[in-house]
This record gives sequence, structure tokens and C-alpha cells, in this order.
Amino acid sequence: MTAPNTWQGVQEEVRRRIRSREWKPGELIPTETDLACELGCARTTVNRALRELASAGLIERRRKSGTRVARHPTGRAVIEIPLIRREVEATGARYGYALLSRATTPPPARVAYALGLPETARMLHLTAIHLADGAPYLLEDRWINLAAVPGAETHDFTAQSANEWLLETVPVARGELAIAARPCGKAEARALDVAEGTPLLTLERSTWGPEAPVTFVRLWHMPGHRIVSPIAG
Amino acid sequence: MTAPNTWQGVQEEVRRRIRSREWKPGELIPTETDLACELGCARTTVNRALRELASAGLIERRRKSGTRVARHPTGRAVIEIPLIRREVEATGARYGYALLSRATTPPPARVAYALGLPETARMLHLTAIHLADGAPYLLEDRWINLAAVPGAETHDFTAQSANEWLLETVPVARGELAIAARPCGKAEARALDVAEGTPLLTLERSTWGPEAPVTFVRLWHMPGHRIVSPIAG
DNA sequence: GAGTGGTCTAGACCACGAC
DNA sequence: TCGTGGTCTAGACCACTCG
Repeated sequence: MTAPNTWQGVQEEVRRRIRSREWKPGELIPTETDLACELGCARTTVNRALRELASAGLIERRRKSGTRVARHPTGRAVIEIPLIRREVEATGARYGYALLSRATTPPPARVAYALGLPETARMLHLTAIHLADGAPYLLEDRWINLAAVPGAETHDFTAQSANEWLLETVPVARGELAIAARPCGKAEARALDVAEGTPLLTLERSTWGPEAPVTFVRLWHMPGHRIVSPIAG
Repeated sequence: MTAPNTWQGVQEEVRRRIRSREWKPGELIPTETDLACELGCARTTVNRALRELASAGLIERRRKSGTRVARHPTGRAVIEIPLIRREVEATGARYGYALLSRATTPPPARVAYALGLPETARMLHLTAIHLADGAPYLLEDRWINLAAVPGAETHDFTAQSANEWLLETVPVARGELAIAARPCGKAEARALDVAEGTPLLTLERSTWGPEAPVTFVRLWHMPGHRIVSPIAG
């Protein structure tokens, strides 16, 4: 039990009232000042508690009109995106990495489109495989915008994955993640040692620096791979 | 440009110093008091700014030892889980729904395991299809724990999806999401009108109430479906 | 033991937005 | 206009944890 005059306590109490339908969906709840008075704490404390509930989507707040219980509480799942090496090591397995191919070529349309670059852009194309205890774990298909990361052209990616090098080298401003199921192609089948056409979970990440697009990567997971995460509600 | 003595301003400045390597990964940064003094604001303001950066994983804080720049900044993608009806309507399409099957049977091992229930538990098994502009959008394969939601046994799910009914009826305490790529089975192929074996993106949600497991659902998306989300870093 | 972050308070002013 | 949430301040005490 948390003390009721702490922000956690206030939050707990508000959650309870929402769960128990004491405050119904769409309904207005008391103002911060009133709640503070009722629960015997400062308004600041109530504000902190409610602010977090609002960012979690459980309530909706607007100046002047007040705070309402959300009508359609939308759950949220947070997916962590760690270094691949750490992801492998976290399972207790030994991590391995090998560069499969390297070329400086213009990007295919889908990559140019995802990053908002012209198809004539100079890009470095790398494919690499990540291993767990010597077995294929993940296939990485990466495109790096040489205009944004000129150092990549001369860097040696045989020892360290582009994943790690970029993270250390380039300041990242924003990114986008796309998750999809795709049939394994011929090249992926060979690299991962699975049958062509097998359904594979793919993650695509587009990354932008402060000014220019930096990199686009498609990760092919092994068959059966699952992304698991708790849902905050 | 945000005023430097607001919490957003402080956060911006700290982010800048980390991006510019002025404060390097693993390095200790000044104490809240020092920063407040330097930036000309109250310690409370600095605290708020740093608290959010810590929960975003950009810095690591410990009492007494201080605040460090995280060594391995792990990106995070937040996936929203709305009502399926709202998800469809958000695309501008007309939403449709049809119940395909209904039975009260013991769960298969994978469902029992996911919820931590015995395989002898009484469960309601529903399959339903969600439509966008009359075309298949999503196949729902749901198991409901009748011990936790007795009302489900007599409820009519032909008009309203279990998705919506449960959300309105049962208080949810926590949940888990698993994303995977699976080959389309015979039943799914018929319901979604796609070829058997086609790679489909599946979402599995397990949901618990305050005391007991409530429901397990597997959602089969149409071929090519992507989950897209910004990455916070 | 002492330094650091974590939190609460009481008061104040501001910004948005419904009326 | 004016009520509501959003934020800043200065000060205080506490809790954790390192040396």
C-alpha cells in the first residue's frame, strides 16, 4: 500500500476509481485543486499523478474544460530496440557476426522512398549475418546514405557491425520502425539456411540525423521468432 | 527555440550536449543542483527534464553516485493498440464485423500455457472476422476464461466484437503482446481469402484482470500488413 | 557519514480555450 | 472573461548507496 499523499498513491486511487466505474468513461473528474484538497496533498502532487495517466492514455486533459476518463483506453506496447549483439548476449548465447557483401550502388526504389532520397543517391549497401552460438540469428540488409555519413565509405565493416558503428558515430535525431511478415527470398534462404518462402518476421528501420537521412535497414529474423512485450494500460 | 529555463529547454540542452559528445557515453554529468545553477533555473525543473530522459533510457541515474550518459542508448518504439473498429475507421474505410464460430471447449496447450491456466479450464472460443469496406481486414481467434468472465457464456457476440465487449466489461490489469510471422493455415486461408501458407503477421495478446487471466487472442493480419511506429531515442 | 537523486509543499504566474 | 491545467520557484525532508 502506497501512502495516499504521494503521487503514486494519488495515481493508484485514481486508477482504482476508474476501474471500479466510480468515474465512468467520458465522465469529467474533479479538478486538480479539488482532488488535492480531498486527498490531502498539494496540487503539484496531483498534477504529477494525472500527467502520467494522461500520457498513458487513461485520461484526457484540456485546459478550462477539465479532465475526463478516456472513452477508448488504448493499450500501448513498448518495444525495446537494443544492439543486436546485446540482444543475443541477453539470451546467454555467444554472439557472432560476419559481413556477407559490400557495394556502393544507387538504392532501389523502396529504400529511396523510405528515406526520401533520390534514386540517384550514392549509398553503401551492406549485408551481414548475426549469429547466436554459431547458428544464424538475424540477417541484416543495410543501406547507408554516404552524403550523410561519408566516413562509412572507407570504414571496414568486417569486424564490427554497421549497427554498432553507426550508433557510436552518428547522432540520431529520429527514426521509424515497420514490422511485417515476408516470405523468405532466395538470398535470405541461403544466408539463414531456411527454405525459400518460409514466413519470416522482418523489422525495417529508417533513421534520420539532425539534417539528412542516415540509414535504412531490414532485419530478417529466423522462423518462429517472436517479439514479446508487456502492454501498459 | 525553447526558453532555457523551462524543463523542455533544459532537456533540449542536455540532449544537445549528449549528441555533440560534450558529455560522452558512460560519463558522469553535473548534479541537478549544479545544472540548475548553470542554466539559471530551479532544481525541480532540472529534475523533471532529467527524469524523462532517464525513463527514455538516454541517461542512467543513481542516488549518491550521480547521473551518467547511457552507454548503449536503446531506442524504443511505442505501438498503440486501439480498438480494431477504430483502427479500420482511422483509415477512412467502413468497418464490418462477423462472428464465424463459437464454442465452449477446453483450451489447446498453447493457450493454456500463455495464460497459465490448466488445460481443463472452461473457455469460450470465438473466431470472428473484421472487415474494411467489405473486404477481409483481420481474423480474430479468441479464447475467454469463463471463470473470470462468466457473463461471456450467455452474451451474444454476433453484433459486437468480443474486443469491444471485453474492454467495456472487464477491468484490465496487465497484458502481454507477442508479434510473429506465421504461415496461413487452412482455416485462415478460407476466412481471409488468401492462399494457404502465405506469410501473415500475427499479434497475440494475453490479458489478465486484477486476479485471474481473462483472455487470449491471436489476430491474423492480411498479407503485406505493416505495423509502423516512430522510434523515440 | 555524506552526497546524490526523489519527492512534497505552498505559492505564483501563465496559456489555452470554452463561454 | 475567467476557470482549468501547465509550469516555475525556493525550500525542505527523505531514501538510497557509495566510500
